[in-house]
Amino acid sequence: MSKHIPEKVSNRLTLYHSIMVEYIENGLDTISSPQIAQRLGIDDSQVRKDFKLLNNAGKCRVGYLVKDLKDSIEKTLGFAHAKDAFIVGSGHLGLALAKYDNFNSYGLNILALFDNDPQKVDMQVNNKQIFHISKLPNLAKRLEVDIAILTVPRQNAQQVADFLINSKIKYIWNFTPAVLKVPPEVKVWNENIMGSFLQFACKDIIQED
Amino acid sequence: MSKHIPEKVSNRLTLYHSIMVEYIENGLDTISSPQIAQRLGIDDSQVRKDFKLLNNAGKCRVGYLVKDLKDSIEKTLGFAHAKDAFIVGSGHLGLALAKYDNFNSYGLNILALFDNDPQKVDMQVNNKQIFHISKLPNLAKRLEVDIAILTVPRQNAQQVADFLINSKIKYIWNFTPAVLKVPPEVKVWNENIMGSFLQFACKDIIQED
DNA sequence: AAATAATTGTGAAATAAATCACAAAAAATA
DNA sequence: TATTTTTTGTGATTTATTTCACAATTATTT
Repeated sequence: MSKHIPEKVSNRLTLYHSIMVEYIENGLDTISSPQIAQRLGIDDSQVRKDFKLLNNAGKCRVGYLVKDLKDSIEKTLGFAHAKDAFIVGSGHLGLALAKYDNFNSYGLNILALFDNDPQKVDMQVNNKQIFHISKLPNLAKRLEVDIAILTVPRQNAQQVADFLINSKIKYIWNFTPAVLKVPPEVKVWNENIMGSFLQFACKDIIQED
Repeated sequence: MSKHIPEKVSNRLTLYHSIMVEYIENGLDTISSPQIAQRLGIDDSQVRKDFKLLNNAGKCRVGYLVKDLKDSIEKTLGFAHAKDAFIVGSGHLGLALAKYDNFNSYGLNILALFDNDPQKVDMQVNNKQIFHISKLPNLAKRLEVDIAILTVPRQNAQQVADFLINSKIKYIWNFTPAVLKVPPEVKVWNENIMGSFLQFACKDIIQED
């Protein structure tokens, strides 16, 4: 099925997923669209339309089965297919991500970290080794890894990205504020942390008419 | 002016901003909408419409002045108004954010960190002190801080959020995967790191028809 | 000086997303 | 059993966003 999930929908699905995890922890079996909508401050019909996309039917007057919803969200978002990735840049952000065990439960498997600082090389973080960046091309080939999480300083971002592209990396999850130049076959996802903050700030904090 | 900047626009503005920084570093004075559009894989008329929103006129056959654009983006996104914030949770993510000096240049001023681990209390990170969480209410009041960056483990997220709300925190930038329950006067921005990844993954990596 | 090419600015059209409104279903209550 | 209430599912409407198309402008070339 070539069902295309729009970005906004998949973002909501992850929020629904968190709520399902919470409901399961609290031993609740069912949930209704108004309950979810109120929690997220959105319209309840939107929740139902999103669930329709998952082919997940609810029951009138009862709601949806929490367990079923959680499963279909995971299936739809591809949590099931584990994907291997490297973290490139073992600064604080890289290390934080390496320790972020949520990745694992969401199907992203960090195999190793890389850095160019000899001091860091051979350290272990959360059972993952830090390698010198020069080892990346070989390891990527041998382990068939084509996803890199880029957490180097902005100044080095493009140069390191070029190196990754030469190493046949096809997907770059870019945590640096640089806007990378890449060939069309390489996909970049800009995490843009400051961007999120500014959206937050613009919408709600500033506002002087 | 009560010009409302939609989320999608402000997200693009931050990307434009990064490109402007890069152009300035490379000594380039002007930039055209097709140049930017190609870089970001979007339509060039959209770039122009975004700039229109900034009241930033370009010059036919030449483009826009990079410096002017950077300034108006900063003015529009409120980079100029420094805002003070606390980081709550001094785990790896909290520490990484404390060291992320970009915050500062974008107008977000981290004053201090908090944790409940006595081992961490009184440590210094990037010239910012880690305080015991019990000190937060007083410091928030004295320093008039109403923004908190929440980086505690998911299990503690709601409980800590409740504590923050009692301490008169009004804006929570939530890096945990928990969906927080808050009263209407408190604004939450969910960073949802995994969400971004899954959007990335759904759009480009999976895709088995 | 005229022709050419690149670029802006913007209305119109197309696409996408969110909200509304309500019939149908089914649990709870009287 | 009949009535009430809650909730789903969805077509219609509205709103927002993106793309298209092109006139107007202006630097560059001939």
